Amino acid sequence: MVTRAETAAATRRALVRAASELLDEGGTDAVTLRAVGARAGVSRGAPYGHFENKERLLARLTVDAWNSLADEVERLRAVPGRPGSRLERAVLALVGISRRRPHLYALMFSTPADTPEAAAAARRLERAFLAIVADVVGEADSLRYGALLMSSAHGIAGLERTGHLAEEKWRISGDQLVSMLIDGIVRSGARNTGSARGMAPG
Amino acid sequence: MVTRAETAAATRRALVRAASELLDEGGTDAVTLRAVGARAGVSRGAPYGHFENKERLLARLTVDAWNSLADEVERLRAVPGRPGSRLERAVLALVGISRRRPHLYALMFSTPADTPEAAAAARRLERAFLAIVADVVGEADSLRYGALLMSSAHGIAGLERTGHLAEEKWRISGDQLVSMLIDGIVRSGARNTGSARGMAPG
DNA sequence: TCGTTCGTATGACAATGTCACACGAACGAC
DNA sequence: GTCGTTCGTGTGACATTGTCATACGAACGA
Repeated sequence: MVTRAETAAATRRALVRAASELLDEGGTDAVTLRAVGARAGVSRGAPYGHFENKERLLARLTVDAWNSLADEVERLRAVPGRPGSRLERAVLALVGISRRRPHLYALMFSTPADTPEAAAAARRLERAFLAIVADVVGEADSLRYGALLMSSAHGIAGLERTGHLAEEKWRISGDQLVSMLIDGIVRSGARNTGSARGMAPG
Repeated sequence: MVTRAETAAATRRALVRAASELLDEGGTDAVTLRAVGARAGVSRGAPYGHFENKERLLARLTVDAWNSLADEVERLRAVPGRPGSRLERAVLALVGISRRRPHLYALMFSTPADTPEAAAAARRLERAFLAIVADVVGEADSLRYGALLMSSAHGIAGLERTGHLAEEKWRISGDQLVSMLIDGIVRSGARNTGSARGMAPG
């Protein structure tokens, strides 16, 4: 027995899946509503029954990606080990999705989190990440170091993705850059515990 | 007297200028060959007499931007003052162009420097930037710190541009993040002069 | 002076996002 | 069980855009 709601939900899932695959395979240009419909087994106009327009469909992909990344970072919080190594893994998680799914990553950060759903997903990730940062530098400085690490991770991911961080040229890998940052922060945090105030105050 | 070569060169300049303006005003979507031609006072097909296709026209914009940024950083090298403050200004120059011309910046870093001209322009910027970095951390570590600062600057610029680094949320500005980085590097460089090896070795 | 060259204008075409409209089956009320 | 309704879907149509083929026309060189 197939209710109408069930088939509609299945179609919607198929559309999202098709768009996700097409994005990974050929970038944003390859995500055509006609191609999405074809891969999902429906016509070119069917997506408009589920998404206001193409932009909304792509926004759905980014929200899912934000949430999936938030899941990953939240799980990381429970991993045993030194806080510094957890933090390093969290930063590498951000860089990792850019490596595994570059087109999706570019899409995630090509636009502000303009829908409430996207904002909530982004907040989830930020909160999970900040908790891991706080375990290293303390609550008071978690925002500053969190912003710094997120920015750097984003930059490393971006430059890697476009080949501007080629290791032959800079003699250093993205992973090593992350290590530099983490070690510098851990060390500065260890130098003046108590106030937990490394580097320069704003 | 207007020779044919002169008018052609003028048209080409007008096309580049029109494309640049349209990019700043409305982003990549607004850069339509028809709109470019109209603003330049020629027809929609005229650009094909000067550029292989739309992509090449946009590539011209990015090469000019890379070179202009390289000029700026090269000039910075001669500014008197402490090396650390010069370095900070150089990093802020990278972030600055993203603030002044966000669409152009996004375009610059949306693609690898695939033409020889683009690669040369990018190399100019990197070389100028590395010289300023070397004045602070020494020649031996300039590559690692240069890569780190460029990545971080790129990330700050990117997150700022898409609103993901909103100051109300993170309680810190992009400029302050740059300060944190510079101060941390200057301080770690001062801590162990001689080997000039701050933070963790790769 | 005359044929050539080359920048430009125009027509045309395919691809794409989007809307209006029509069909048809699942659905709910009786 | 019947019937009008709802809603997901398919299809035709249109504007926009990148791109190419072709034609025109003025500057150029012999």
